[in-house]
Amino acid sequence: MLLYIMSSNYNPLINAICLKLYNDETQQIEEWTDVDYKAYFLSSIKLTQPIKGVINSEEVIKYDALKHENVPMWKTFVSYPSYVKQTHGMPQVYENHVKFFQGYIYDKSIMMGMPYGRKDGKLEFIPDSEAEKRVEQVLKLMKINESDKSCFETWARLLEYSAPNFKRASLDLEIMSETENKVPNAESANLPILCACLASNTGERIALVLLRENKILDNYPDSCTQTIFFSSEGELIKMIFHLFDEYPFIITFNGDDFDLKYLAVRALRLGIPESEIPIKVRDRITLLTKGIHIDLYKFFFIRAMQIYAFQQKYKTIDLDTISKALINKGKIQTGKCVNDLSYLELVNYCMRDAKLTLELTTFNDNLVMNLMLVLNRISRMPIENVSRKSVSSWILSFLTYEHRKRNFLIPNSDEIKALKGVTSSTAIVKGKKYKGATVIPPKSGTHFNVKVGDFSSLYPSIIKVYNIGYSTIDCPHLSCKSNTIGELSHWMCLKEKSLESILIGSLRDLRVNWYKKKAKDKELPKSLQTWYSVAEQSIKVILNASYGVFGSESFEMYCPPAAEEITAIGRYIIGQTIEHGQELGLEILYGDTDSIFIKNPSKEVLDQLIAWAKEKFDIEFELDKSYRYVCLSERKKNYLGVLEDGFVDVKGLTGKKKHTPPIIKNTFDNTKEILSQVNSEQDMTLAKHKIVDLLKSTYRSLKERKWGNLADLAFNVGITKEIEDYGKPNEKDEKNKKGIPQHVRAAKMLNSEDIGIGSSIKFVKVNPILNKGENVKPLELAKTEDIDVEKYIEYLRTTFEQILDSLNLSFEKDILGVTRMDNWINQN
DNA sequence: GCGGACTGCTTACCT
DNA sequence: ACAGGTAAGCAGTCCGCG
Repeated sequence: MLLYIMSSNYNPLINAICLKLYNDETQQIEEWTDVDYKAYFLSSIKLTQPIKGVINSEEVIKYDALKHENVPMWKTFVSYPSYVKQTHGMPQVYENHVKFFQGYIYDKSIMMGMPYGRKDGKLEFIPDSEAEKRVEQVLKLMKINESDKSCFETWARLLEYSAPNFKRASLDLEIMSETENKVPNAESANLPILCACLASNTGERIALVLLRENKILDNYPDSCTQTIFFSSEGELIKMIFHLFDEYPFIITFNGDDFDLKYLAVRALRLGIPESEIPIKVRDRITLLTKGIHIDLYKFFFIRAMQIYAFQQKYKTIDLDTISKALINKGKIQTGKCVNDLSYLELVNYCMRDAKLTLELTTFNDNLVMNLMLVLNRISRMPIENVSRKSVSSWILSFLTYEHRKRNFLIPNSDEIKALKGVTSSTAIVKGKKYKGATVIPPKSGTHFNVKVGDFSSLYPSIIKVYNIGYSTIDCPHLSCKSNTIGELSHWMCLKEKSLESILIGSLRDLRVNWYKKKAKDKELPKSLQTWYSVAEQSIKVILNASYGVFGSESFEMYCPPAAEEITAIGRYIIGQTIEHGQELGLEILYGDTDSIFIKNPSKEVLDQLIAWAKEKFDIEFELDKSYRYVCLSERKKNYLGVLEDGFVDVKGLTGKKKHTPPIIKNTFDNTKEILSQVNSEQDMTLAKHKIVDLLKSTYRSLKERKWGNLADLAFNVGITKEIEDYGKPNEKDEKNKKGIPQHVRAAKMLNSEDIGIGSSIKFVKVNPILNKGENVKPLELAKTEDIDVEKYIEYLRTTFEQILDSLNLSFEKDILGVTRMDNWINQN
C-alpha cells in the first residue's frame, strides 16, 4: 500500500497542517495532520512593533545569496498563520509571503506526488527498486559535477517514479434556465438543479434527475449505468455529496466558478446544514473538504500548457473546442433550451459533458492527469494549486524550495530590484523593457534543399552555461567583473553558481540527454515510453518559461539584468554561428532567435558547423529540420516549407491565422496541397499554374458573389478585454480618443450577454453605403447582399501575396490581369 | 476641405 | 500576470496644399 502526497492545506478548525494522501489500494483520500508545525517569518532586526500571537523568537543564520554572505536573522513563530500578515509592508522582514502550507512542504522536504508510508506516527518515503534503478542509470549517463549531483538525482527521482491510476469521477450539472440563453448564476443559485451526471474511470455512469410535474418519464438512457430520479432536489444534492465520498478526485470543467460553487450555494439555500456540505467556496476557487477537486478549465487555460504541451491544438477554452481538438468528440447540440428537453435528452446531454470531462483526463494513457502529477512533483505544490496556477508560480515554488533546503534566505523582491533592477539595452519594440532576440531578414524566393540548424533550449542553456541568476549577475566580487560576454557589460559570478543555473541547467540536461531520447525510444514498453513523453513535455513547459520569468515584474525573483543578459548572449551566439557558417561558405537564408536556415549545404560543412558551435558554446546545435524547399518572402516570421515527407510547415502566414475567413483559408489549404506535391524545381512550374487557376477561381466566386454559406466569409476575432474598456482613452493622455475596433462594434450589435473576455466574434465586412455607414456586421445579422466584395478581394490579395512573392508571381498581373482579360473577352 | 503620411491600438503569430 | 519581435488592419491625427 502506498500513500501519495497530493496536497497540503491549512485546517483552521484545528489550526494545523493537513495533508491529503491518496491510498493506491483503497483508492481513497486519507488525511494526515501535523499540529506541531507553526508559521514563522524572519527579520534582520528584532522588531520594535508589537506582534500579536508571538510564540517565540530565535536567532538563526541564513545565507544571503544577493550579498554572498551569511547573515543573522530572527526567526519569529506565531500561533496562527494569518498573524504573519501583520508584518506585511514592514522593512527588514523576510519570508513573510511564503504560504503556510507551502512552507511546510519546503521545511519538511516533502516530495509531493511521491509514494510514502506511515511509520511510527511519521510519513516515510517508500523507494521503488525499479525506479531507483533507472535513477542510477540516469546519473551514470550524465556527466555531472559532484556538487550538482544531488540536484540531478532529485529531479530524476521525481520523474522516474511511475504514476498510480487515480480513481476519479467527473461531474456536470444542468440548471433550469430562467430565460433562454441566460447563464445561471452560481452566486445566487436560485434555480433548481435539473440533472447531475457523474462519469468515473471505473466505468460508472450515474445520472441523478429531478422529477418535474409536466414531464413524462420516457426510456431510461443507455448512456448510463444508473439513473436515479428524485422528487426532492435536496435529496438529489445529498446523493451527489454521498457520491463524492466514493471518488478521491472530482473532475469538472469550470467547477470552481460554476458547478461545485452552485452546488454548495444551492445546498445551503435548500436548508442543508453547512456541516453536511463537503465543499469549500473560496474567492476564486472551490475545493472539496475531503477529496480533491480538479477544474480542467483552469488547467487548460494555462497558456504554457496550451502552447507547449498541446501545441496550440485548441485556441479557445471551452469544453466543446478542447474535446474536439484533443479527443475528437464534441458536445451534443440540442438546439433547445434545457428546460424543454425530455428527461432522456437532458440526461444524454449532461452525461456527454461529464464523459468528455472525464475523457480529457484519461486519453493518451491519462496524459492530463499525469502531467498534473509531474508538475505537482517538480513544483512542490499541492495538485489543486498546480492545476490552477501558471508556470511562473511553479518555477517560483521550486526555487523557493531549494532556498529553504540549502538554508538560503529567500530574497525580497524589492531588494533584488534595488540592487539589480536596471537594464542597459534598448528594446526595438516600443514599451518593452529591454532588447530581445534577433531575427535575420529572410532572402526572398523559393529555395530547394534547406537545412535548419537550431540550438536546443537556447535560453535555459545560457542560464546554465553562463551561470545566470539574480545572485550571480553583477555580483559584488571585483574579480568577477571581467567575466563578460556579448555586447552588454554585465558580468557573471565566477565564485559561486546560482540556484537558477543549477536547477534549470540540470532539468535542461535531463531533458536533452535523457527524456527527449526516451520519449522516442520504441524499444521501451509502451507505457514507459508515454510516461517519458509526459515527463519530457512537463520539463519543456517549465524550461520554456524559465527565461521569461526573470523579465516579468510580477515574478518574485524578477531580475531584468539577468533577462537582458540572456537575450544578449543569445544574440551573440546566433550571430557568431552565422558568421562562422558564412566563413565556411554556407548560404544563410534566414534565422530567428536560435535557428539558422541554410541553403543546400554539403553534409561535411554542415557537420563542421554543428561541431564548431557545440564546442565553442557548450550547447547542442543540431539539425532540426530538412526541407525539400522553403518559400521565403521578405517578411520575417512568415514562411512556408515542405518537409521531406511532404508535410507543409506554415509559419505566421495570414492563411493559417484563426481569424481568417474560411473561404480564404480553404483556398490556402488547397494551395498547401498543391505545394506539397512539388518535389523538384521542374514540378514547380506546373504547381504555379495550378495555384494561379485556384486563385482565379476564388477571385471569380467572390466577384460573382457566389459563395456557399455566408459563414465562409466570416472573420473570427477574439475579445481580449471587457467590451466597455475598448475605445477608452489611455490614462496618460486622456484627450487622445481611440476608435472602437471592428470586431467589437460587431459584438455590440449582437447585444448578447455571453460575449466577454475569451470569447470570439464572427463578423463579415459589409458595404457601408447600404449599412448606415457601418462596414461590419455580425455573421448572425448579415445577409448576402450586404457583403463588400472588394474588401474580400483585397484580403485575398494580401493573404496570397505572402507566398506569391516567393514564387515570383504577382497577384495584380497573374491573377487579376488574366482574369480581367477573361472577363473582357467574355463580355465582348 | 482633402488625402496621404504617420501613430497608436489591436490581434495573432514566431522563437 | 514568462519574455521580446513581427505582420497586418483599422481608426484617428497631423500636415501640406491651395
